[in-house]
Amino acid sequence: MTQDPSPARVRLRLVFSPDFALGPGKADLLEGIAETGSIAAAGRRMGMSYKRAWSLVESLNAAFAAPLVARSRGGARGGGAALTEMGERVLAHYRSAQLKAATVAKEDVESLSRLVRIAPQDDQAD
Amino acid sequence: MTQDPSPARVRLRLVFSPDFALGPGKADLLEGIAETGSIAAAGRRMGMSYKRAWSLVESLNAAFAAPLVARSRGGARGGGAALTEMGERVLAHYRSAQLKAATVAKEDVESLSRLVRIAPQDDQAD
DNA sequence: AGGCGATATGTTCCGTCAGACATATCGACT
DNA sequence: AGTCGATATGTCTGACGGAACATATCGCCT
Repeated sequence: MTQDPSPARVRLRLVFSPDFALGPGKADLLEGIAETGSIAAAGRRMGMSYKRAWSLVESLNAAFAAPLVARSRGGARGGGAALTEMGERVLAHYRSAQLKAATVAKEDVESLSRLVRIAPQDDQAD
Repeated sequence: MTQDPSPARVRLRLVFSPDFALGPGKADLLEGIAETGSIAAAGRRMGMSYKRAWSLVESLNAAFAAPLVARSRGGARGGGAALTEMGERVLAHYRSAQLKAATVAKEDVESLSRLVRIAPQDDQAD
């Protein structure tokens, strides 16, 4: 049985205001920071300039009631960054919403994938 | 009791390939064409230039196994456009996925909305 | 035959955004 | 004190995308 070649990626974007939205990019960055302990490393890992990663963190920290990322400068290993409790909660909620959405949308997405001209593919970008 | 001020809009974007994705923009355009019977009118209605609306239709028609929009030129009222059966199906599946996704994500989205700094709003843009 | 209104298509221009560079700053550790 | 590695910030420039403008084309109707 030829498994379905993973239909289409479902991207979820939560638009809170004209100025701020939370989508896959910021979510992945948060996850990267949690795992690497560094904004720069997280950015590099997803092929993003430090400046861009930093500005995303800025907007995230500004958008919520409390910062999502705690940053520290200097020190033995130069410094670093980590998710705050708020950061963990926000990321968890986003992932939860994303997972649920992808699950319930699966049927429709598969139907659509069967209607597209060329076979859908999947890379690990964005 | 103060009703929740509509948390955040949930935007669903289905990425079929690096070159083609189906999101709210194209879906709304399809809907507009179905209702107005014209690419130009649908475009105007959503504040989009005719050129842009036309190019979106082009990409939609190219991406699927059959055209989603049937176009006619000339004639009594100049011409027009309408959804094909394929167009109806694609739009229906997208709306279905969108609705289901928004429904199951509701809880998480509301939780997130409670964590944002300023009250989320909702305009009818994009 | 001429008009009308919509589709079809090209060109030009400009604002925005992202990437590339360049520094500055911080603080534990050697 | 000096090093190191990460955060913090500014400037500049090139690419991309969209808006504006300009036509061309089509075919029913008067």
